Amino acid sequence: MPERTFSIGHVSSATGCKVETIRFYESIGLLPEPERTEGNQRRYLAKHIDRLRFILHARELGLAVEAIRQLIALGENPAASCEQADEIARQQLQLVRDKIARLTQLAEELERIVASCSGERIADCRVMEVLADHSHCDHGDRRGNVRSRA
Amino acid sequence: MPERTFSIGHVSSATGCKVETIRFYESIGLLPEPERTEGNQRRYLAKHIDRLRFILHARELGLAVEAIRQLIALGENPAASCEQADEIARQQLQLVRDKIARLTQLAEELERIVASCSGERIADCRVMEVLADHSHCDHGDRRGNVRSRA
DNA sequence: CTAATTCCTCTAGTAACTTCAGGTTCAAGA
DNA sequence: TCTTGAACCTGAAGTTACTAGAGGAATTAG
Repeated sequence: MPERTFSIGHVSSATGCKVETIRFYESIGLLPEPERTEGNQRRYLAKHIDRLRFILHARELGLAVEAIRQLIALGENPAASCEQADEIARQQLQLVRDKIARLTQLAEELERIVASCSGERIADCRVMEVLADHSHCDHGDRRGNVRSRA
Repeated sequence: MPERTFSIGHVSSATGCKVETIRFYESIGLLPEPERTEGNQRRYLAKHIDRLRFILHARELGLAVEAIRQLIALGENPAASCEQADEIARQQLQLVRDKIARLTQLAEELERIVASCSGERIADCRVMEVLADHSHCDHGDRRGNVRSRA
């Protein structure tokens, strides 16, 4: 008997992933191309839904698409070493920890800025003053670019 | 006597901001258009460098370009209320705190994943298993989209 | 059978830049 | 003064991970 199939809309509501995003994941090769109906509409199998859930969860954990791609490649090869998958997770963990450390510093600096507001007019406002001069900061690292985003 | 001027390269090395980024900030209206030489090259004044430093510092703090634009508009009007600038800083602080909270959860989950690795082959690897199934998580929130990025 | 819903492709837009191609100007040394 | 080579110019396209919209075709409920 033929396996049960699902429309893209069904997959969407089953996973909480938008229809457009499902098509997008297919377009960048994270999801395999499903069969189509005679009228050219996608019909998914249960395995596609599993794969999509994997992707969504990994994204939620902050893994980049590229990392997920590697993980999927590993998964396709059940005899592959587990170490590589573990390594990817470890790298992510490090990235997340770094972000937390950075954001914690930023929060502290913003707290100081907010606390220092006392003036009435902009001209007396410490917020503007502190923003205008990096040297007011504790951590005086003057890095090259500003890519230090959260 | 005419004020001292600086080439874009000079401004770049004085601030640590890439030349292209300086031009980009001008194109989106964060930096005013400087005078030009006869040969069409930009010549900046000290005030431009101050403005750029303000922008860079605010970006480092995680402020969106739009927020910086508002701050600059406030700054152009020295009689404006300080409260608005303070409010922008407060909003940023809240955003940063939210991000930290979210990332802390992610870090915990990744720690569990990494700690659970024991298999030798992918087929036995807990990393893949846990990634594949969201229900392994403590916080079982199954949100609609995956925009929960750092 | 028809109308409403869902689906299709393709293009463009988002943030905040970076990179590239192809050409021009400037400044310093010979 | 001339000549290089570094620095500069513009405009377009690339980056990440999607989202949104146009315009049209397929499916499905009644």
